[in-house]
Amino acid sequence: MAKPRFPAPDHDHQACLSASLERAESAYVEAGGRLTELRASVLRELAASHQALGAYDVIQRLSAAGRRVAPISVYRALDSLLEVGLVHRIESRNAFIACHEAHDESRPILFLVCDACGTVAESGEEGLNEALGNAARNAKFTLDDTVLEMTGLCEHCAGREGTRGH
Amino acid sequence: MAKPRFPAPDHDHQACLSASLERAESAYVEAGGRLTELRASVLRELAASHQALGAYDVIQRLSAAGRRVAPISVYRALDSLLEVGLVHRIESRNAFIACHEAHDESRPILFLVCDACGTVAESGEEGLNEALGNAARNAKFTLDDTVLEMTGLCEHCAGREGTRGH
DNA sequence: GCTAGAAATGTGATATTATAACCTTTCATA
DNA sequence: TATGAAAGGTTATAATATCACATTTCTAGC
Repeated sequence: MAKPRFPAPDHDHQACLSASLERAESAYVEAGGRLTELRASVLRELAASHQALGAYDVIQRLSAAGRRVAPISVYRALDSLLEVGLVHRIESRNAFIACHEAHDESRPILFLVCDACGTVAESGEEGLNEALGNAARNAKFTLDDTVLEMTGLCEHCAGREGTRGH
Repeated sequence: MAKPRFPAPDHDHQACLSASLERAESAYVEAGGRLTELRASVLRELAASHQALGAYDVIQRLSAAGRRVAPISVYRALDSLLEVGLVHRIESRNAFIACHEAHDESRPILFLVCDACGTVAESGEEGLNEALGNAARNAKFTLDDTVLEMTGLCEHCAGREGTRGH
């Protein structure tokens, strides 16, 4: 993950989706839980796009797909997927995205969120980790978790502002 | 703001509070709005500590101080204070803090949030800006806003975990 | 002073996000 | 094939945030 990249609007998304779901099974084996039908369904809805979805968006989509699920169930599934690292939470949106790549666990992830199309890219930018470490050290802060999010326009939307959704 | 610092539990908080409120009047003159009684009240509650408070915490405190205010009014006051830069929003907590120092507008602020006592420190760490700029450039991302938050334990709580509130 | 328009706030209702409490089902394993 | 732990269902509710519209307050210009 040297460079963060926004997927082109016309990329082969089926491949992304498959990759995400394939990783899921093994991630659960490694982490010690089970990729249940519910969790897989929730992940599928998230992985179906590169956009951040709210928990209630997921509920609506599952419902549209013929499956009624209570909020608490979706939140539980999301919690589990977050723990296993298959999903990320975008704090500034109260929303979730499927993780589309493996991460170096020791590094925080920077999310780039497009305000126009809602697409989220992940970055493992090098210098970032060091700068954050310095800040923590200077403040004598015992670091637990890090939230790094940027909002703006992705390369595909920058030229044609006002557009919604690729 | 070279080094972020967590205020000592026994620091002269009256001074912090006064400083914050003094800045407020001039900040509004500069920005072109008015520091109304409501906005000052909200700011006062936030500036009364270095902890992040939820909007409803503010409502409760104002109520305890004898002033009943509707949620929408507090949110409007908070929006105004945020615009003027007197208050910051901590996304990972859905909470707000009074800004206790002037910032270089061109740089994002890193917040260090103590999980034990809730105190928030602000940092303008140097390298950070560059790393974020690189990430944006690499992704061809047109940057608008940045959310940088770290959670963990402040120096005062690290030694005595489990403690709540200085 | 008086008044028109803009800015701020009040009022009441409601939308959105998230969790609590308790019960039932599913599944791996002994 | 019983058993206990993990997962999920059901119902209710908490916590966070906003909408729509009426009223008040402030400022500027007369």
